[in-house]
Amino acid sequence: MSVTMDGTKQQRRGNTRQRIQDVALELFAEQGYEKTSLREIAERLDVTKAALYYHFKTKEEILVSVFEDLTRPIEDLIEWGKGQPHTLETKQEIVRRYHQALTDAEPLFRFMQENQATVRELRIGDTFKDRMRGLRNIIIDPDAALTDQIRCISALFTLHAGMFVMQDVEGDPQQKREAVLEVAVDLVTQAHRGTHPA
Amino acid sequence: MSVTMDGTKQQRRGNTRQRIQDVALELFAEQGYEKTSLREIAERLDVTKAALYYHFKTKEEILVSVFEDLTRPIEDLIEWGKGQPHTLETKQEIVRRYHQALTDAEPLFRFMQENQATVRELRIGDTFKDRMRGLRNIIIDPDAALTDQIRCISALFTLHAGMFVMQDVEGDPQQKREAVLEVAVDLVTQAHRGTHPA
Amino acid sequence: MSVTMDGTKQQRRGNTRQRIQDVALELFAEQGYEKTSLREIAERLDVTKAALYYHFKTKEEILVSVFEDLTRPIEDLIEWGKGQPHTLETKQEIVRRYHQALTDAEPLFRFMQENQATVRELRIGDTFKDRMRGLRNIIIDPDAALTDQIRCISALFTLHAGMFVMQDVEGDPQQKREAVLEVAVDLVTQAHRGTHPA
Amino acid sequence: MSVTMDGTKQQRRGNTRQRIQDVALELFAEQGYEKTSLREIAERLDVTKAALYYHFKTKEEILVSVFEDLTRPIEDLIEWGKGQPHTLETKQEIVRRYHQALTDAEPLFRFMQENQATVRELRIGDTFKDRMRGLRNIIIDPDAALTDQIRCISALFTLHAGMFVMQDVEGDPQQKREAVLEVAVDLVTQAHRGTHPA
DNA sequence: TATGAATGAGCTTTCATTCAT
DNA sequence: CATGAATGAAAGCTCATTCAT
Repeated sequence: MSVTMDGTKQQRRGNTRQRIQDVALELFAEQGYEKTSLREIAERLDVTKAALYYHFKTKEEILVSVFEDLTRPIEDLIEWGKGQPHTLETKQEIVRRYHQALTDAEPLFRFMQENQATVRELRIGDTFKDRMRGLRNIIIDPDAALTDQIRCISALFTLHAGMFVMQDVEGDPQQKREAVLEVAVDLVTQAHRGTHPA
Repeated sequence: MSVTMDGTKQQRRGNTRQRIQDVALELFAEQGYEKTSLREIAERLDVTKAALYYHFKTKEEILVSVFEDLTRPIEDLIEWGKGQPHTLETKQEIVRRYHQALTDAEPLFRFMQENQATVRELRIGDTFKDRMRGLRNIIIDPDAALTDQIRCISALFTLHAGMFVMQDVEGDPQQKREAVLEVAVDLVTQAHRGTHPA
Repeated sequence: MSVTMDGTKQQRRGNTRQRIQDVALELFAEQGYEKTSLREIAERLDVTKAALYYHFKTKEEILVSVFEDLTRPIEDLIEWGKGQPHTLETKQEIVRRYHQALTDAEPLFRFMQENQATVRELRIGDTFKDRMRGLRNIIIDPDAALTDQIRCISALFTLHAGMFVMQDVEGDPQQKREAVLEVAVDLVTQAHRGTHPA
Repeated sequence: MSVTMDGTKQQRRGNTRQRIQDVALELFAEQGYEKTSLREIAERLDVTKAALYYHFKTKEEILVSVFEDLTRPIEDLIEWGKGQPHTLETKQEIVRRYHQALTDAEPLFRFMQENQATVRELRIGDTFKDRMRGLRNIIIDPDAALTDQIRCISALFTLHAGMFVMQDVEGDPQQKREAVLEVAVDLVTQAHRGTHPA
């Protein structure tokens, strides 16, 4: 059991499940899924491996639960987008909100980005692919030129990459985030204008 | 051991090293680095695990050797770019040649893309980061607006993503590749024009 | 928790102990003792593992209690047999009643038959061995020929085996049971006649 | 590595596979399959658990290999029996030879007898059942009375039981074995005579 | 009369690696 | 140029059991 500096046992009141999710995500994002062992997670939490299995049936289930909890906003976003007319404004709003969603759950998406091979084999892989397809269907016009379709995909990828790769570009993080968003919005706008000339 | 239909052992004429690299890359790209075991590689080649160790000191070294062999063109490209004036034409040429290099070594770059977490911890991680930085230094003007810098990075990412993610966009592969290139070139061009108005 | 169709909790009126025994025996007989986990038993009953420990001190104790409850008739039978003269009629009656006892507690005896290695290490192992010895002492004449002693043991084993192995012999179950009994009685009779010629 | 009393390392010349089989069978027979861990087997042999996995793919495979090696004679016996006319002499010979086969591979059959629940779930379960059926088909006349059919099955069971249960019957082991065989032969003979009256 | 939360010991299995031959 | 045989470390997972509530 966890012992604080004054020697008393830490109360855990039933937040252990949440703590497992937090630590797991942190380690998964830091080292990758396969390189993170349950032993490591347990040690950080000062519980035994078996305790993890009280709360989750498998290692994969820990990840799935984190994924489901943190990607609900994106699910909602897609639902919202489906109900809107596919105007330029909608598309821009999608990009903006998606950018926000990525920012809010940054560690998870860094993990997804950096562990694609792993994710692909896991249960969340398909779910995620479906989501991305859903997003694309909203911002891409099916009869747009190939280049314009790619501009839209590129916009999404710019948002993704923006989260992590830009780390070694100099500049204020907040400003960088805004610039990333601007470029993405611009790409979607170009694509829309290409297909629907004024 | 591999036995042909007439019962004789297959000739391998000292190309085993090459065959190991080929199979390893194939499996790494398909399943990820950690999920690919040396046993698996050895079995596919019909040799023992120990044989792998005759040709390579460690598992990581197999990957390193593949990486070094296949990314030499990119190293050369950067060397070439450094010696050129940073004109729009140079930048466009860099994007074009980089696109070609990615296409030529597709499996390796798919692997790099999908196993970033793993690659980061490995020896090739730093090398790769350096290369990317090298490329960026050529196509990015240091005094460009933040958005234009990001457009350049986005161009590179579009090329990367273009290789793999576009798979489930419909269209002729060759055409798609060209469209991807066009978008990337366009991004770099926009960035350049933004910084050097006619 | 178990919830009936009208949403009320199932009444269990303090029969949980009995239900544990029932389910445990069922699973032990079906899958073996070691392969049956307390989790499994608890899940089937829709209680927690800890609940099992309220009613029984250990896993072994569950088995012991089942064994004791279900083998009392056999204990009584031996007691009765000991008080009888060791005539042919007594022996035949023992065989008949033992057969009946086995039939009445079939799952338990199938379990005993199929998990001898486990039972041997458990507390009930010795008890059971003692019982068998008790039975043998009644139907075997100590000065009988070795073959006749074996015929008696064989009679008991025929009864045991009859319960389970005969499953894949075709025929009406009831008839098969009677035939098994007949063969066992016959063996004991032969043994008796061999030792006490008319 | 194994160290002898004079401190020299023991040569193992490639008999390790055999030694694994021997020790495994010994422990399986002594304690049961599930209660015998690979750690235990490895320790007795003074090798690591991983060494076991060099020679066998799984724990079950160790058992399977032992089973296959040791029951070949019985397979042969059945093959032989199938080719013979189903006379009384053949049946008696089958019983005799089966008795011999059981004696030769006693530990394996004690294991099978005492771990039926386990064996049933394992790959060898079906194989064994098939063998027993094969044997029965030879010694049982399909148009025999139910009791006579049971006598034949009882004969086989007497042989099985004879191996292990008779341990606590007093008498010279060799003599006991012969008596067991006699009873079994007698049962088959009675069954035959019941169906084919002189 | 039970549950929620956890533990410690152990399991089977896999892996990268080594080395004498 | 390669194999056969093995190792040490670790992994994911399960189990019987405990105990405060």
